[in-house]
Amino acid sequence: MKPVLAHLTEVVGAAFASCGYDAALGTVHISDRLDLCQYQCNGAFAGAKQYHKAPLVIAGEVAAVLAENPLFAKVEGVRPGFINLTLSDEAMLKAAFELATDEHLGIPQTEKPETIVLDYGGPNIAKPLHIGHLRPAIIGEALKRLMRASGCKVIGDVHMGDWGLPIGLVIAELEVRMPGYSCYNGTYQPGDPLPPVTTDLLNEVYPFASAKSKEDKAFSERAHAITVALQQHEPGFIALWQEIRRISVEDMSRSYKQLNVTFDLWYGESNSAEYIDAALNAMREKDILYKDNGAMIVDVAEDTDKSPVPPAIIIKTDGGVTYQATDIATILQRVQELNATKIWYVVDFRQGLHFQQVFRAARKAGIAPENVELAHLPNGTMNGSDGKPYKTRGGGVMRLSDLLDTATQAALEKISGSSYVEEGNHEELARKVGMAAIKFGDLINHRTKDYIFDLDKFLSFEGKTGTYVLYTVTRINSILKKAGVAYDAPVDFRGIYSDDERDILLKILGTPEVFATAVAERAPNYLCENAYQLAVAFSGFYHNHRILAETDEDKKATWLSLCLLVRRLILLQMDILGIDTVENM
RNA sequence: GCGCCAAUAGCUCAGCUGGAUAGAGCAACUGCCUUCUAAGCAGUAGGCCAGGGGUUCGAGUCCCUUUUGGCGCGCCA
Repeated sequence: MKPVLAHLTEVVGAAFASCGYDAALGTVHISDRLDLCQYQCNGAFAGAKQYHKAPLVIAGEVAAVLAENPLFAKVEGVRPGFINLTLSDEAMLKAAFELATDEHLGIPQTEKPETIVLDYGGPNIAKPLHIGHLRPAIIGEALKRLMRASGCKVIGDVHMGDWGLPIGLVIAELEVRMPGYSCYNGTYQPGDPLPPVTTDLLNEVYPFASAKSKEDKAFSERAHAITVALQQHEPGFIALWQEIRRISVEDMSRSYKQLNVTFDLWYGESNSAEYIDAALNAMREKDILYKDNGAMIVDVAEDTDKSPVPPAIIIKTDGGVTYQATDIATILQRVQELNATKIWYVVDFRQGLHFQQVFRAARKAGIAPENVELAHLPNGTMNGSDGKPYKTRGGGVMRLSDLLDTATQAALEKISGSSYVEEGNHEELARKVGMAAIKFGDLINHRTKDYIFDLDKFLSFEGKTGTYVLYTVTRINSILKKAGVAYDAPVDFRGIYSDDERDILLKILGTPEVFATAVAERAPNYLCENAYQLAVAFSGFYHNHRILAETDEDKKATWLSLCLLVRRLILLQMDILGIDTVENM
């Protein structure tokens, strides 16, 4: 089915055309003046310029044509040139029925099948997840679900940082703390014991080693040497690295699982290792790889650059591969192995230059064909009140698991006062409510913008929050259950009795267009906002009407249908956002 | 220094190809629970949309400029 706005735009465009004007002038959007009309078209203003006519005249002509259409209850061309549209009740009910029975519940489907590789998460196995990993993870998850719901094939890849200097630093420090193992000195044989690494140890070692390397030159050199040896598959380091990676993945999986963030591929930089040679060969074939100051680089500057774009460094002076190299090799892998037609990266905006370099190098080397889209979908950062990336009071970074646990705990306290929750369900319910609070609180912000992180706000459970949306759903659930209506029952719209139904239907009918906007901008916040708007519309209706007590059977059937459809649309959007809803709370 | 991004109510944020009266939430103040879950609803108050210039019939939105803040700029990832 076509979103109502798209349909109206077609109808109004045709009316413009039939009056002799450009059909493109017919763009319709939701009215800014809901007291006057439901939808409006401002095309007469642009038309006035184009055709040297008064906007009001054009608006009047077009409105006269549209007034013949039974789609509308009211069409007006008003000063200074707006075209105001209000749907007929019949049209609203018909559109609502079509939406409710649409196989995709109104989500516009892509015309051509795409295979999107979505790179999000980006954790480093040398260090625990911190709150900086929250946004790319949940935004990426939402985009994955959104694009799938739109008909694309999407492959989510966590793409861990597991092949760079941080791992070398960790191993170098382990060598100091737990010496004597064969894995360090090149004598490792399969089955040899490895140092007993634990999650807690890993969490502590990296920051320590990172600081140490800045002061201890010998240590730093050792870490670099280990990194290079690892990249050259030295068996002892590979064995230890695999162990570290296993432990780290186990740890990060817990947080991702709590957040409903799942990946199809648990690849890392290391998984592109076998493509590095092929990528280097591609660059050599195009004769773009050359030595400069000891490193192997590719120039990616272009004449139109406003500021100098430094070259992509592929091989470091010490022989190690950079993450620019692994990212380029990964593009090759994704094109060849996964048949990607689009490769999207949900990564912090601060890596914009990196991706510009990588994309240009991949294009120049012919690794990324023209028909493969490469896009960095930058996400903003969670900042403290000082405007800089959030730090705890102690100046450190907050662990992601701490944030998730804090939210779950706060939810648990809130739930313990509820009479609707059965004993034994508290833990799982608290996780859902807590995660809804965090995820909604984050996703409501536009993907590309920084926002100020306020823990208390995330835990407030009031107002424009995930909790509010969940709560609204539980109220709907309660009504439907008491009315004996199954959640998957067919809708039965019988009429419109006041503006209360029209208001809520207007929100319902606007939802498909919201999906289109979210896809176009690749931004989940529109779904958050819309789910909230639906909940607000329903809450208002809920307080104005006693649905269960209604004695007029037609009204009651219609109202219960509104419950069903609002519920389905909220659940659909929450599911795409990766937010679990709950039965009771 | 060069480049990118931002600046909207006390706070945190929306504001869709430029259009009618700039919207939410929090905080403040008023009402509303023997009636479908008050984690709610209804209402009041709060704005020279950072400053200045320009384009336009019309600017929070586009252009220029100043200020303030954030970020990036060759071997970390």
